[in-house]
Amino acid sequence: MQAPTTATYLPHLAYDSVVFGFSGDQLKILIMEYHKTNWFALPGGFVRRDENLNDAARRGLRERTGLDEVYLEQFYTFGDTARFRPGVMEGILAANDISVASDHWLLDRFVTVAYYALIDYNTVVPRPDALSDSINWYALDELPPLLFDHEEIVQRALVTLRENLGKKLVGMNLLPPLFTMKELQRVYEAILGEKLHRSSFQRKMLASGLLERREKRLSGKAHKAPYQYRFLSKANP
Amino acid sequence: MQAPTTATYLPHLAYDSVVFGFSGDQLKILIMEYHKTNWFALPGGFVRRDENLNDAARRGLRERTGLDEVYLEQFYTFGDTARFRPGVMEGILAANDISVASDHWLLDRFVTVAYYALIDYNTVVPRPDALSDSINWYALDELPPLLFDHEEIVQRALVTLRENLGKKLVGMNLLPPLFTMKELQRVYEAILGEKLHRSSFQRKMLASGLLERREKRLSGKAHKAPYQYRFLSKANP
DNA sequence: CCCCATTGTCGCAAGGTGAGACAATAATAC
DNA sequence: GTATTATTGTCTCACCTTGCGACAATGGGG
Repeated sequence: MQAPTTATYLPHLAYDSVVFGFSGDQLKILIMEYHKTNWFALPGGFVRRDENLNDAARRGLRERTGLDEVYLEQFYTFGDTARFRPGVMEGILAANDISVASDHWLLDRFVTVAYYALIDYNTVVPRPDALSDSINWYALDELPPLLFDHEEIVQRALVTLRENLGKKLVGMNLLPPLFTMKELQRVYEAILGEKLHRSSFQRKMLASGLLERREKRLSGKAHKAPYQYRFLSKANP
Repeated sequence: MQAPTTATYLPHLAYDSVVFGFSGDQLKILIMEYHKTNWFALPGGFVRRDENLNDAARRGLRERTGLDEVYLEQFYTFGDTARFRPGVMEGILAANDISVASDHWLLDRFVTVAYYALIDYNTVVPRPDALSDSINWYALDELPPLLFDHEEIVQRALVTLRENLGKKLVGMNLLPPLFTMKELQRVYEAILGEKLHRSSFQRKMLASGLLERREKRLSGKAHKAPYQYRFLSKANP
């Protein structure tokens, strides 16, 4: 296999994405496993020379998930020299039969711009890329050890998500188009890591003016059927 | 003069700082003027190969202001290809009698990590660097036209500052060690761009628990002398 | 010595939030 | 067909915060 060249990509610069999904009352993220190394990391990539930084992150997300119109937001750029671990990248390349010179740009220091995305878990079919065996969902408290500083990146993504949850009411981007109030509350509880009070939550959400109430559903549960809601303006940041 | 080389710096990567100060009831920022070009821009610089990204921004701030222990926070990374304007950097270099090849890294695309700083206006003695004639304070509504996308960077810095103002009560970093409640209110009003109610503001600030009240001052004003306050924990983000 | 602008504080009304209570209801059990 | 049960939509109450105005205190100017 051929190593990417600096004719196509900007050297020293990368992006990494923390892709959040919601399933089984838990917040999960996409983690990829590098070929034959048993090493796990956030999905990321490089920036083409003729490509906007934000477009690069969006392209990477599309390649990995098939999704395009998603909530995607840049939140921090990690640039410590301690991120630099030449042995790791060397191992990844070696496992894929890519040989590079010892002064190759891939083995040099990288600054990475981190993004987080919110997507509807059910619509994603994760697709491994050329270097990875798999890309799978992991609950936040069951992550495998991650390469580089990716665990710190995940933590900071979660902090940012919590802050934006109150500010922009972004929680809905993790749900399918139609959902119940209880499902929405579960999303909020998963993100914040704490139980919320049912009636206060319902009151607040309705007051936000961002929900449109639909007809009742009659799904086979043995109790009063809840309303279903839809979001007005599933827009981007 | 000698152009910086990629042996020392990472190519394609820069930082820019929006340095806020408060004077005359106005929010101001530091703008530098490039030598002999009449071009204005945010103070910024490059990242050394052996230097943490955040340390680079801090170093630049120290070189320009002489200050070290300041509130400095990264807020966004600008990476559009449209930022790239080879003619501008060429002009700056030419004005300083630096000649470079047409494929020199300084003339290529740059991604810039933007920071904002909050400093005590009175303690700063702005110092121009090798490429700049001057570095001066400008009120936000009296900025000269800025190079590249620096006006957008300023706007976004202001938005971030406003958001953090409520979240972290950072306003105090713009004041000298001792200040009155009225001065603090003026800072908040300048940042938010709106009048605040005196008694509510005072109550909120006192309730935050971050202020220590000192003895009265008797400065020669013809009215009741106000208390002075000091901040507990002028810490960094 | 009186005046006046400013300051510190208090009180009230309006609005938001936590917490519990109550009736409504859809499927299941009988 | 009727009772049961879990869940849902809504209401109420207490509490806290916030906007807004009022009031007394006070330090220098005239």
